[in-house]
Amino acid sequence: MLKFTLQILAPSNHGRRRFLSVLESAAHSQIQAPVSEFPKKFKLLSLPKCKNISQLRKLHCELIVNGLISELSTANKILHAYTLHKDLESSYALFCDVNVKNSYFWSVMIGGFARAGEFLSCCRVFRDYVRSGDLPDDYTLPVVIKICRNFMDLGMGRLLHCFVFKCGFCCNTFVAAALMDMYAKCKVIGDAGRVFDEMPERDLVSWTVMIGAYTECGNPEEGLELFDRMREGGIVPDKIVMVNVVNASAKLGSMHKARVVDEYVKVMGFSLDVILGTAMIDMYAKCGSLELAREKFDGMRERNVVSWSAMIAAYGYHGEGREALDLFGMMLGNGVLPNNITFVSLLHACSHSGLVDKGLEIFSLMQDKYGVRPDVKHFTCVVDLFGRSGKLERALSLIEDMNIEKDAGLWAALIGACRIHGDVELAEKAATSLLELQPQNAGHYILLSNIYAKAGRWKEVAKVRELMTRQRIKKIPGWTWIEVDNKIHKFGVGDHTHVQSREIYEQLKQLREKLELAGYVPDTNFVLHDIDDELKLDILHTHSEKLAIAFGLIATPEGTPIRITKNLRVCGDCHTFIKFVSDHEKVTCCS
DNA sequence: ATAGGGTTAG
Repeated sequence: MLKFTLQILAPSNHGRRRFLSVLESAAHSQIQAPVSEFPKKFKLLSLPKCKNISQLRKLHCELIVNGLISELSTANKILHAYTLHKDLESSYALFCDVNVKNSYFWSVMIGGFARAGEFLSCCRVFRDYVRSGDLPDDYTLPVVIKICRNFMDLGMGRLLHCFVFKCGFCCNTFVAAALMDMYAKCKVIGDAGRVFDEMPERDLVSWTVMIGAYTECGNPEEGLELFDRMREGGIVPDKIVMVNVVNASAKLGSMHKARVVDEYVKVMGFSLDVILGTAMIDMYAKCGSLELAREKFDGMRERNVVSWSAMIAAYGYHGEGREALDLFGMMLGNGVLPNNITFVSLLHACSHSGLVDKGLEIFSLMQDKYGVRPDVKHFTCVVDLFGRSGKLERALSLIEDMNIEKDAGLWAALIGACRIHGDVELAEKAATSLLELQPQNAGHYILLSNIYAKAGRWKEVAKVRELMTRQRIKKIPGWTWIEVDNKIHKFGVGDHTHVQSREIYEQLKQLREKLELAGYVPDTNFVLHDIDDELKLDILHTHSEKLAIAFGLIATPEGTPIRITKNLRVCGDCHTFIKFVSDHEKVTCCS
């Protein structure tokens, strides 16, 4: 890819024209694009005398009257000051007045628009800059690359990357960090890694971005390894890199890691500010401890909407809908205004605790009292709310009546409800829409197949399987993790790679015999393959979650809660199996 | 003189 675009950007006029036209179309296409929030980073004013905008205007006037504004360095300072005060109108007017601009001048203007979230204007100024005959420099490039990140515009990002190469800026840590971040947001971790590997020198920010990139792209383990490597290389962590490490641990779901990271933050003497504290709440909640999450929440000196929402979400996915609602009440009592995400978390909490009426109440309250326009995620929660409680028709009519774009998650929620309540016809309808949106997602086919299987519709099961084969859709391998003695043990289906494999299978066999006596009947409907029943049983009995649980029983003392983590949905048979194990063995908690 | 990294859902 890189080579290809490099050719386009070869030092020919064609390359340059192509580059400009892409920039131009990017600028135009961004008229419709959503303006996401830009980090607010306020630096000290470069003109210390001007504490506020009126002082600045006065100074600007004085300079004009005295004929001093034509001095480029003076104009630069005023321009910068205007952008810091977010008075882009004045800064742009001044910018246009200056005929001979230097690169600093362009940079300040481009950065000013970027900081204010005025991406269209930012792109246009950047385009004019390139057109003026100057090549983008190492100061403007990070700003523009960041715009590509915010718009997830990978094409434009790659083009800029080629520019970086061509102009020899790839050794600049600012440029490289912006590139890595852009690639990570666009989910191409390989390219982010390549930029990182090629850097001759890396600073704290380079490492931070790369750690965050791994987490963003679903590989938190690698991110945490990188953190260790960073420290081995003698780089001293700061709070921001710790936030990234906390996020990685959250995604990993490892309670041991969570505690180690928490301890490390304490040892380093980092105080919990709003962001680090909130990240901690999220980490503990996702690693399975609602109590520790709440402890962090209670211990925070300052909390904002995000902190409250994180704690509400935590109660939600632990099935504590009432607690989530109580906390929401407390949040309002503290004068904190909820945002759209707070409501997603609340609705989610209600649907997972069967609080249908409360959920609907929240859905109205959100719109009527807080003026939050429901987006597709809110609708998905309400569909789930109706769906789980068996109100499939209401779920469907809600979907039919909504006038915003429907996404895969929405249809998946409806199918999920159909699965619970065995509504094959509606499931088919929803599946048509779902597969149209995501024809390559194996999970959707499997869900549909399971619904057919549950209804005994074997012909249709075969049809789904055939469809998958024809389109070369492969099932994503399922994995289950379990943490024992601070070590993560990972199992796949029929896995024999574990050192205690022999004991695990022996334990599983005994367990199965015991549970079958207690009434457990294996349900081979959840095996998708077209094979004979005995083989089906073999596969079913060695599902990764069963192996992990068997190992958990062997490796932990009596009475220890067993906590397993999966990448895919638990199959129906394993669900039943786990319930039996809970009744007859130790407490099993599944996440 | 100007530039890069941080929190909640999905």
